[in-house]
Amino acid sequence: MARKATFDRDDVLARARDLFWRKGYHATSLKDLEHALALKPGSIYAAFGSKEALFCEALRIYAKGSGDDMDKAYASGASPLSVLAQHARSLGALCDQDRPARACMLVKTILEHPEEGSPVRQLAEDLMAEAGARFVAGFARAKAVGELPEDADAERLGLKFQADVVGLRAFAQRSDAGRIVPALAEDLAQHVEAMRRT
Amino acid sequence: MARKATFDRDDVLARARDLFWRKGYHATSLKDLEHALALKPGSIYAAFGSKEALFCEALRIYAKGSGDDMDKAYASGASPLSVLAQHARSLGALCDQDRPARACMLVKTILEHPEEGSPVRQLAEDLMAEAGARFVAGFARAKAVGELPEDADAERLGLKFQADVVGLRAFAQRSDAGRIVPALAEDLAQHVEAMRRT
DNA sequence: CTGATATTTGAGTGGTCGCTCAAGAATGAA
DNA sequence: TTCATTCTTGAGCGACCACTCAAATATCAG
Repeated sequence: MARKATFDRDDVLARARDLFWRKGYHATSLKDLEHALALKPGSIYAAFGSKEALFCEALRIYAKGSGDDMDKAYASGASPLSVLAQHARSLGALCDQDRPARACMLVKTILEHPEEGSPVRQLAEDLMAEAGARFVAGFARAKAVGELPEDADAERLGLKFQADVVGLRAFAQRSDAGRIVPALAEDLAQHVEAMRRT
Repeated sequence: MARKATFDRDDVLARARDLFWRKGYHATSLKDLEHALALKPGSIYAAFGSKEALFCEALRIYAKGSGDDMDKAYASGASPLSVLAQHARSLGALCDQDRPARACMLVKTILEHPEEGSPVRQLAEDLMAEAGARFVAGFARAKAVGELPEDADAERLGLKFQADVVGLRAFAQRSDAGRIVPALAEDLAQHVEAMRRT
């Protein structure tokens, strides 16, 4: 056989995700990536094929990370509505955390790619639909365990919740957001908990 | 004297605004602008100075347009809460309209410019703060005319409303948003109207 | 008309873009 | 050790980037 790659693919992808998440697709140059990944162009192209393909892989691991967090919370045994409320509440700390960006990378990607046909855009839309479906599933489970009335519309509640989260996180991108975001997150959390039947 | 410019500055700015609004700053090239504005590079630079300066002017007229719409609605004599509710309701038609983009140009700009120091980012933040202040003023006026209780927190309500609008419009950018956006807009409108005291 | 002043034109600037590929370096099977 | 195979390196590719400027063109005062 022959030599193995000297870099850790997951680690490199995480770095690429953080850089793309922060700067967006167009504003991130190959030079930026070479520096952040500590890889020469040849290695990047041998490993990922193109800037676009690398971005797509980064977007996938971003979505997978978020999705796994939600799944873990659902699996923790807490009630579905509590999980959703806790998710909202956790957004209150957005402005205190040192993240690549406070807004959702999927949303940033969709806003940056208006052409409906583009592969990047399509992927971001698919992943965002998955994320929405997770919220919808949470509300559906809340119905199933009796936290919500039988006639609650889980899809509508789930997508409304997603829109609220998207709005809060986009809003939090402002530099003076720290004053108000915690209050808005608490509002949203209480709004979810107030749906509880009992 | 000498010859006058053959193009209409406001018309050119409106075209630039629409192009930037749709494609974003980085994805819009001077070639794109030359074509959309029907102007050669020399004329563009003589009239506006730089791509960045042109973008900033376009952003200003975008914000002015939105702001004027709100002010006109407030001045129409309708109750403040009705104006806000109607604004929310009008978002239900977002997906049926032929706009450059459904998301807010200010939000797109802030998400695309992570560097807190950049002039473009700063301008977008300032204009977005103005827009938020308009919503806050609406809720404050609602208090003044007795539509809201004395202890209502106009700033919190106004900024929450702005976050909701931001979320709805970003959400509406998705290609399959048409199914759900009208319902979400109606939800938001009713939520505003439900605040009415009487 | 003439001449002074302004705008329009578009080829051309240096620089950066995403990307390639031949050569060198490291590995493991025989 | 030898050698086939794979990974790494980085100079360099053509294309496009934002932008410039000298020449051509249009306007108006006199």
